[in-house]
Amino acid sequence: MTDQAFEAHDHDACISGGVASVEQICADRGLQFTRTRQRVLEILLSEHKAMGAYEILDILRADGLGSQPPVAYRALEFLTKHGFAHRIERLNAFIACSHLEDPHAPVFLICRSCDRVVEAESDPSKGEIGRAAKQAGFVIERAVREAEGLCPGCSKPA
Amino acid sequence: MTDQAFEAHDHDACISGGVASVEQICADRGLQFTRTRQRVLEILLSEHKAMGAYEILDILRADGLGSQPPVAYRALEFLTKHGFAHRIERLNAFIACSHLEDPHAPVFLICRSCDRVVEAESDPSKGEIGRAAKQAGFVIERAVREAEGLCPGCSKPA
DNA sequence: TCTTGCTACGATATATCGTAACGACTATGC
DNA sequence: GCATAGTCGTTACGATATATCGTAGCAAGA
Repeated sequence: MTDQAFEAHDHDACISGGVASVEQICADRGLQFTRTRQRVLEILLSEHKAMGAYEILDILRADGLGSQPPVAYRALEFLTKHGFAHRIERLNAFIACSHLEDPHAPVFLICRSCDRVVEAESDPSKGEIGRAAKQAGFVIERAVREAEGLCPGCSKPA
Repeated sequence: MTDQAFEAHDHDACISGGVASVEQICADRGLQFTRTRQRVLEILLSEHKAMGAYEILDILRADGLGSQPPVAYRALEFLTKHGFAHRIERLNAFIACSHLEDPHAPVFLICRSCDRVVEAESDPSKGEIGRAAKQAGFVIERAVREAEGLCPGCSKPA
């Protein structure tokens, strides 16, 4: 259910695999995976933490790919709209998706100590939010579920 | 489990009752329920929707209670820290608590049409977030659970 | 009385996050 | 080719949030 970002793993594969998968999906769906969009995805994939739009923009600027906020926000909008990245509301920041396979309803675990973020999956229509909504006659269109705390590594005594 | 904000109710009682309850709790706990803090709570209670800090600040300014951002943010920090109000991450905005009774883990239902927000309750250690966290060995300190969609009134055909 | 510590308040300045609007370029389908 | 959708680059601005410094009031204790 969760991926392994809190544990050791082949991180280069995260990046190359992620980019290749998205490239393929875009080709299948007739989406334009432009240079800027690809670069933003790479930037997001380069860390298992959420990055602010301006932090991303700084890197784009260094790469000569655009230096004004709308450049970053447009690429992020594309990526989030198509499920290749997610916005972390709690942090006003973005992270690459780690469950590209299917339409999904992510749950995020945010470590306040090392800043790493893990994406887990589960159906929001079940569970507490769904129950609360049903009781109130509320139709859910989007659910934000983000937990903040300590990851296994950071909660261990030093 | 949910309160009645999506339905008709005696709204004056929401305000006066809310202020009185918080006043009592502050007295019990030795907290200073100052004029600005009380006014901000009243402002939040005056609507069942989330309000931005600057919207609140505009009202404070009109009341002669302070006109600079920190005035509003400090009052909001007090109210949220002690559980008298909550921050809605999805909206970068704040709402009065409607479950003052006990320590709690709120779930919010946000109507994108009429902007009303309802606070429901449930234990985050159970359910999907808790399950995901347990599986990852993650220690939850705070959980954000916000659903966006349509309330009963707004989802009915016109 | 004087000092100390604490909490709250006021004000300035700045950091951070996000979008509206416009004109130019480019990919794609006809 | 040509029309049109989509994309890009830039300017300007709006919205949200915090850092920092200084002050006022109050209570405890020397």
